[in-house]
Amino acid sequence: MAAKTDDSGPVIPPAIESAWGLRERPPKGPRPGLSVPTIVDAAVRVADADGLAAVSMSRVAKELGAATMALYRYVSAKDELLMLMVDTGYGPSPGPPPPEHDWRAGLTRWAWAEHEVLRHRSWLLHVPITGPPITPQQLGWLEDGLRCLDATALAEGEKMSALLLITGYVRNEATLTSQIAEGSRAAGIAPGEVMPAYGRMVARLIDPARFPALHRVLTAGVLTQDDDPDDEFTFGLDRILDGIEALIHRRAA
Amino acid sequence: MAAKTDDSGPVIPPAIESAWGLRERPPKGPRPGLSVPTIVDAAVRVADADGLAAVSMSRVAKELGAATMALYRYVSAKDELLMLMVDTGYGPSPGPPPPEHDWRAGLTRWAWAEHEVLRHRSWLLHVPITGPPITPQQLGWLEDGLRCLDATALAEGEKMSALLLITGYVRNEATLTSQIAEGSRAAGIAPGEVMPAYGRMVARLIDPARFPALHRVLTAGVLTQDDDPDDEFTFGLDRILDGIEALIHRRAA
DNA sequence: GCTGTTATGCGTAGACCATACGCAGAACTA
DNA sequence: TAGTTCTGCGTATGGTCTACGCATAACAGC
Repeated sequence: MAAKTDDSGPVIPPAIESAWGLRERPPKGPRPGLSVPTIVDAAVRVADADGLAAVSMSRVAKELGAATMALYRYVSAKDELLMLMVDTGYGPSPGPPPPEHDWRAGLTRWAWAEHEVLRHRSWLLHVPITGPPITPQQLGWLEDGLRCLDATALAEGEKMSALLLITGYVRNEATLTSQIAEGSRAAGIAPGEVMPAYGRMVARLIDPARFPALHRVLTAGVLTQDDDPDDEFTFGLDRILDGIEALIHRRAA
Repeated sequence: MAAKTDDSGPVIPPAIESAWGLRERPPKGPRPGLSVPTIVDAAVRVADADGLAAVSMSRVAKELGAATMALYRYVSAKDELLMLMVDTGYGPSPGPPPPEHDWRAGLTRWAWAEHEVLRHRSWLLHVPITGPPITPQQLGWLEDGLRCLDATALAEGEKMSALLLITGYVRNEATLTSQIAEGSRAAGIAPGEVMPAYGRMVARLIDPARFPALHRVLTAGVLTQDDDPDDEFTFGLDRILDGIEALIHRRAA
């Protein structure tokens, strides 16, 4: 029940203060040899090169020519580093939608932009998410997504839900795609062979009497053929946008 | 280029053979004191009680009164144990849709069933997925989902894509909900206070000029009010089903 | 310029973790 | 009964994160 004199509103965790650049350096003491952005950049470099599993405090420190424990002067725990990595890993949002775009074109662009980021930074998918977006870049993405829906008659809460739906879809699709890529690397087979091999394995395991619908899918050759992943992505995205469109029409009526 | 004499089709990894009960015990040697299902059950018990992070090989062994290394006679690596945990953690699928259900009611039931499982076994969300579903229970869920779409005119590949869309959504929604729950436990605040606190924090961080759309969402009180999570779930699910419905109508025409 | 304060770099060490390896002994076959 | 094979599990290795404490560098005030 200590009467803490905190008139500054809700407490902001140090990790988030770091991300927003709100931490001012105390004037005393030796000059820091490192900085939070330097450390985060090094960690991102490691993740880009060798995946998220390679990001250990010692590895990042080695990347910087510093000692492991030196990092803890800048970052209170590894989780904090991960959070900052996500922020810089996503990078700046694609910007507000061009004026000639309607909401659908805008959100399509928005979704593809995230898709693109996740495609060549798949380690972002492996960082355990610990809460709603709060870092600057992430809120930037959110802002740009909301702007796409500015002209619609959706309620504010519905806009948020719609965006949540889309990001969730993009992340999910990216997760599946990157799993196939990682699986092919692990098994040492060509990326185009992963799904066919999967299909053959399922075919061997299931009893057609117990799994008739699944059997039908297999005999239709759905898993055997090697689809363009971009088509798959477009398909799901269009379904979701169709669903949102139906709601927008209803609200506009 | 070794001429491996393997006429049994694709190689099935040991983990999957375990899951399908295809591993026959050799007749020699001492009788095993443990079994794969016993170990998996113990691991699930630990995860239910203390979360996935508590599932270490030594902890599971302790649960069974066995030595750590004893487990490795039944499971080749921890990843294999995790895979088997997911299979039994999901449990049996909800079964084929009742005859009076159309595709939409069937899939709604299907989605809620998964939602229910993930709600009280949120550790399932933290198990890193390593590939497409291949274990018996998971294929059972897939089968039941496909059956809901039996009577529609969708192509087999479209049925799969539709189900993927729905599971992805369910998992995503469950992830967000469980994050809020974990966040409230970690921060020691009431679950209903998490989103309002988040909203206040965002409000403090963002500049309304730089984030106008987001600012509008905040002033609309979207994050402040404490929604029923089930309503949120229903909203997204209905959007996705609307999107699938649009496609079904197009295919039926 | 000197002194006190404060922050930095980082070495050490502790508490975990997964798992490779090898050995004693049990249960079967011949 | 001898040989084979598999089980249980002790030991050890190399990895993880991070709490703690010490020497030192840089500033503030006198």
